Amino acid sequence: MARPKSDDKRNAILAAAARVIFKNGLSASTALIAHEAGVANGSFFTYFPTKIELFNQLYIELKTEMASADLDEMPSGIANQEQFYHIWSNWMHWAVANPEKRRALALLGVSDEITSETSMKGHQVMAHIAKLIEQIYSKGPMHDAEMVFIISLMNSIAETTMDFMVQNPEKAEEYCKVGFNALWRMMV
Amino acid sequence: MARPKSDDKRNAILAAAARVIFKNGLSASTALIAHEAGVANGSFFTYFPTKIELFNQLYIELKTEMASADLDEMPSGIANQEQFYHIWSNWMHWAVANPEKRRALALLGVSDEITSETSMKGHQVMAHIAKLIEQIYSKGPMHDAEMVFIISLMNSIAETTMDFMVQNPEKAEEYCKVGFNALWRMMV
Amino acid sequence: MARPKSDDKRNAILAAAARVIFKNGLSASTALIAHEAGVANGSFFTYFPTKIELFNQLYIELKTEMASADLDEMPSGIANQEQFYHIWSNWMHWAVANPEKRRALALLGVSDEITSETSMKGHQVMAHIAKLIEQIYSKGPMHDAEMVFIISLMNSIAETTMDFMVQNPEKAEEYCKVGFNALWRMMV
Amino acid sequence: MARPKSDDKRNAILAAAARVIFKNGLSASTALIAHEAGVANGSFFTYFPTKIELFNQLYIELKTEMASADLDEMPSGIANQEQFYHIWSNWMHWAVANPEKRRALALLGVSDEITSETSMKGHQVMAHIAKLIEQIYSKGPMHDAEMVFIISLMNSIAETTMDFMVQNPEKAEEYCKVGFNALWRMMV
DNA sequence: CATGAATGAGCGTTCATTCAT
DNA sequence: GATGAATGAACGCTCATTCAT
Repeated sequence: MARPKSDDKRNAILAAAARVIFKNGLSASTALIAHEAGVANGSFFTYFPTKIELFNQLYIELKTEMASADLDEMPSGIANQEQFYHIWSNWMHWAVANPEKRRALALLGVSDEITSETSMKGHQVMAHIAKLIEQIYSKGPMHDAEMVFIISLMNSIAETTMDFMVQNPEKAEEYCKVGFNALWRMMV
Repeated sequence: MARPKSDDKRNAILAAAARVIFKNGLSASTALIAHEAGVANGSFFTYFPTKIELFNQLYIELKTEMASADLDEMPSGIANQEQFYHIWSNWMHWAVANPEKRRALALLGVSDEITSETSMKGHQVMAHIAKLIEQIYSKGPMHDAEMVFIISLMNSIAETTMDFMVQNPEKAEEYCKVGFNALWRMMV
Repeated sequence: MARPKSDDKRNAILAAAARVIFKNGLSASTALIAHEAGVANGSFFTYFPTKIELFNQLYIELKTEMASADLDEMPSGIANQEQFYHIWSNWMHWAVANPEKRRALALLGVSDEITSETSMKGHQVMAHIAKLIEQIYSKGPMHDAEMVFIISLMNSIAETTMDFMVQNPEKAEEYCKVGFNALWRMMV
Repeated sequence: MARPKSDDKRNAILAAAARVIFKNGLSASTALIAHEAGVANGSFFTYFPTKIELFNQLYIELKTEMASADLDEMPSGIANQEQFYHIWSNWMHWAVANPEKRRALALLGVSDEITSETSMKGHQVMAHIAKLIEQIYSKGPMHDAEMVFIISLMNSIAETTMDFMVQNPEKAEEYCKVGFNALWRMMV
């Protein structure tokens, strides 16, 4: 095969998209994304058949990256609360360290161009967190509520916490803890 | 001229905008909004200098309406928790009764075309709730946290709760209560 | 109504289209047509919702013009053959005098972007000729053949005759007559 | 290199082009033609320097094929009229048997991408018919007209007849005869 | 030579905004 | 003030052609 499709280029486009979406929102043009990625206008469509496809793939990519960042250096043999805090902290710090990715993810999450299939894949990569949450809340006051609802509440608290951490980095650690405690109190 | 002749027309455009945004998202064209409002294409710009201005004014309008719905039939002489639940319930039910307005508000809220000034005005109209919240949380475990952070957490929980109520109307009451209890546990 | 849609502009676009199609074929861009018509890019779409619509309307316009040219200075009380020759001659000379329109018409005629509805309208404007033809061939050797087939044969002979007249103007009259006689012999 | 290695591939591309043009018109993309031919995108240009060149070569190829089909099973020692009808009939039936090729040929014939040189070559392959025609018409009423004009008239009648035969196969024989008789009457 | 990714000009159409009526 | 035609920049996407592998 002559000149195989390059993963580097695909990744460059995805990364460029996150950066450009950060600055311009989802209305960022494909031409701008291509330019930012250092490829020609038309090459965008060698890697993604439509702009919407790019959005969906980017969503999954970012969600996956975020989810895997959660597990970094996970210690074993610790209590649920500590385990969960470790994950939470990783999650929050990934967002602070990657503000463009986080904003892109947030915008994509509410966009109506993300298909339900993509949404579902997005949930799947958070399965390990979901498991943990289940153990935690099932013994607490919300044990009758639906799992999805709980997860969504957690997500919204997480998003808000991230926003404050990003906006005010020197208080980041404080927000991180306060957000976590709020969430914990909510569940147990 | 701070407010052109016909308030009727201005309101018609605002209402039309909410409806059209509900269906088509923020990319709805000014022409479509004008048409839906029953006015001419160009009249849009008699009432709003730019599309972005419309967005900002609509945001405030909707936020104000939502905030004032909270106080409906507020009984006096009741405990904080009951008072707060009354407000919460009004708030949630306004969303369920006005799904287009709620969706428009949600889309505008995350859009980057809402200025920070508008955002701040949006917070101000919730001042009465803020007061109440302050009394509640200041004695609880979050008493050291910043007020804005608490309010934002509350907002995000509220948004999530609304979404579930709108999507699944026959379980609306349940979500309403579960959401409230979660919030309450978080704060006290 | 403020600034009514101008027939002049519509006609300018149609005329420009014929000219540009003459030079560039049906792949002529809407931008070029608009430019040639002296209007802005986007104004094209004020007058024609799509390029295909323009094609269809232009087809009818040209066909109608051609058909009405046929009847110019039609003498009365003359024999069928003379009457028919008069029409034929008008037809041929309209083509010679309007080479761009004729070429545009020819290209549109074989394009698959002309709807069957448009085609039918195109036939209707030639109804007076059809009538005459019917009288002529119904007594001759082709009386059993279908009318549409006869008309199509006539058209194809006409097109060929025109082509030669346009290409070689000083022999135009000769081609005109030879073509007519060929057609006449075919039918009677 | 006048003819690159594989004639098979060249022919596959030509055949694919006819098929694809039949379905999509002359705007069919080179990529689609290549795909239909079972070769790679870029290989198209190993065999044809430009799309226009392909069009011209395809035109000649098809015209030649059609012309040679005319002589199939030509009986000897028969009268001019019978001989000519035999050719005519072969010609018409080739079109009915090869509708894609016929349509492609028709589209190419009116396209402005066929050079005059190609057109001339196209005429040359019909030389044997031309010879026959000459004998026929030179004694009839059109003896003064130019040969090319006669040939073109014949062609246009042939095209029309084919179209009706293709469109309405169960009446094909009838059209074939009526068309022939019309042509014959025209010439003798 | 075969392959298919890379390129960038070009297309039809949309739309916020302006302006003649 | 109200109207809706006029404007032209911009967009997502296609495609003939080139070129690295």
